[in-house]
Amino acid sequence: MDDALSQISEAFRLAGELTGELRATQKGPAYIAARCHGIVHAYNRAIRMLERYGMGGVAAAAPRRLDAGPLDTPRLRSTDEAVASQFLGDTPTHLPHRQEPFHMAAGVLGARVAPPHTMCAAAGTSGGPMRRLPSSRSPPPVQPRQGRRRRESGQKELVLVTAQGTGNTELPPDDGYTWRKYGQKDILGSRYPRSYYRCTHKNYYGCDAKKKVQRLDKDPFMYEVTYYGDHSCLTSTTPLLVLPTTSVTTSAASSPNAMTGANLSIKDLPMVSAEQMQSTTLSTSVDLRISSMPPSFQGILAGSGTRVGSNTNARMNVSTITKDMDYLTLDLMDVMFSSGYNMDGIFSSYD
DNA sequence: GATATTTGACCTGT
DNA sequence: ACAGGTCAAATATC
Repeated sequence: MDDALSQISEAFRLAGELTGELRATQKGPAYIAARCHGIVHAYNRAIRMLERYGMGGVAAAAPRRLDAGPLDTPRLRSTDEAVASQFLGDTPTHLPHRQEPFHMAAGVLGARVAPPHTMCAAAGTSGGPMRRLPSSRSPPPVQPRQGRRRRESGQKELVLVTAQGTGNTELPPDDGYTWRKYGQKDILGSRYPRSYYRCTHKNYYGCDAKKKVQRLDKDPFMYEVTYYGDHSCLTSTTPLLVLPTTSVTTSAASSPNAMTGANLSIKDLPMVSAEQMQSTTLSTSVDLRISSMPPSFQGILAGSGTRVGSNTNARMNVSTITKDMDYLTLDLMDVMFSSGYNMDGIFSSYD
């Protein structure tokens, strides 16, 4: 197990290195692509190791909260899609439906690596505990408060997120951003209360991103997270790591930031069901500025099934990479060698 | 002191 | 009137 975690740490380290290099120097797209590929390679090695250990190991590896109850036994869970169907019921609208069970983007061109102090940040996990003594609060203000407006029905994105793999499903899912909880309500017909969060950086950057988290009655291992607004506190729209989700975009123009994660610590890695591990290739999503690459690279990526749109950012679903990984690797290396690119040091830490 | 959560009260849309 | 979203005082932790 340690070797798998070591691989994950290695991937994190490489991603951090790459981010630093991107800031410091102008690296060519070939170099960046190779580095990205190396990071993906490290993740895939970890994934293979984890597959050998079985999924119980993932949960076992994660630290438990000290106040957590008895460790939950690993359980098989329905796929995200099944849960989503359950959640959506017979909703006739077939909204965009993602099938990305273990969605990672690492070492991304233009991605940000969160500062160390935020690497373990999780919604609702920081700050103090909690039970409040009988209130002796002052009487309510006489003057009615102004400016309290219900959220406009604008852009939002609905995401189903698995509970964190800590053996304690009461931990809200960590999506990489730092959130401050500002409310909780018991919702009619729901067994679990709904929590309301806003971006921690609201005061500093005027970031208006919000989310509400609702634990599902039918599957307490799942949370329905609804995001509102974009994170203006982060300049990048590119995720570094994203939790396994089944996402339902509820507006025509979904927020590019809404479900992205900028950081993730190993302890926050979610528990992924054995079904997910076995029935699907663990999928890594890598955003690449493909249009900035030489035509030869674009051709390779397009040939690998990568969608290359008009946008400068195209998402590469690495379930495709996994299938064609060796070919893609060879093609990329071939182009790089052919172009006279110096490969020294790029794959030095890999097989 | 800064920053976090808790939670009752308040506000708003239906 | 009701349900849901937000505010903000109280309180806890670092």
